[in-house]
Amino acid sequence: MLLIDKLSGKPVYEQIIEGIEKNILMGVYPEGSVLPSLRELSVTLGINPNTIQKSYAELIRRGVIIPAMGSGTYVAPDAREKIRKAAAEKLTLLEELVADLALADVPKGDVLATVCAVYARAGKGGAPAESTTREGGNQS
Amino acid sequence: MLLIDKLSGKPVYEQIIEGIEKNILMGVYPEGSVLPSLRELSVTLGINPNTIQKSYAELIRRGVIIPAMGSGTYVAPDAREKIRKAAAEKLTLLEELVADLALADVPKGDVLATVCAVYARAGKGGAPAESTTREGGNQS
DNA sequence: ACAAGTGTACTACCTGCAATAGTGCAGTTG
DNA sequence: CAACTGCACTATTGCAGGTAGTACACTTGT
Repeated sequence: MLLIDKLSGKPVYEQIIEGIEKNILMGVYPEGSVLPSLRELSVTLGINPNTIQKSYAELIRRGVIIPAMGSGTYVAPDAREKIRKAAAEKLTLLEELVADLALADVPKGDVLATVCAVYARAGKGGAPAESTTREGGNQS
Repeated sequence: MLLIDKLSGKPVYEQIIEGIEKNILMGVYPEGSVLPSLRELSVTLGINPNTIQKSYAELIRRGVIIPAMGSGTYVAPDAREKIRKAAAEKLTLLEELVADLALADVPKGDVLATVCAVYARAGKGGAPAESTTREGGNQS
């Protein structure tokens, strides 16, 4: 999929990074599968190949995807695991945001309700499932 | 106070905006009081007057502070109210952030715990207090 | 062996934003 | 009237995001 909004103010290369990570988490790009090539994605999204490459480079640095010269770029076998670990560190961002809300007297109940609503929508009740860890484990 | 970190990557003028709003909410700059003048703040923070002015201009646009030619710039009588309303719209940001966390299988419990911890630290249990609305209501 | 497709690595350039620097004007206050 | 205030404008610097184009090394399939 990967929808890019050039007018969002958010850098395109960041949108691509997040989009790919999201797709990996959702199973659109299973672990071990090949990602679209730089040039292919560039054409699909109507974006310069260099911008795509910048996104890929960052994901490679994070160990989420693995490049193979001449062959393509693959989703790392432990991609989900790495993305999850990184996401857990986002709790710091959450703290800052909530601190702002608290200072502005946004009722605690409103915040909790919002959180619950989102989790309900996402269909993830509480403990992280142990059944989501394997479903695309086939390399070439 | 107003602490500015030029190395944080965050634009200085935004830091000033947030800092002033925070000070207004905390009562450092009571509603109706005079803010430091452009030139004074510029010297205090060691920042160009134009940058300060940019921050003030944005706060004026939001109706949080009110300029008076030759006299100074004052905190609007309903400044807290306006800041709170704007903050309430940050719940959208919260939704997006939490959606990310949920997608990455961060346990709902962790998120809720973080929220509660922040609110406990801020000392704001639940309903917004009615005692915080008046403490500096004196104009010249 | 070859062609096509892949990732990689450059350089150059354009654009917009943040910030600085400096000047001048208009209004209020004492 | 002098000193202070906010306001407005121009010019310049530096940086980040993004585009454009080229060249190279490698793998794969025929």
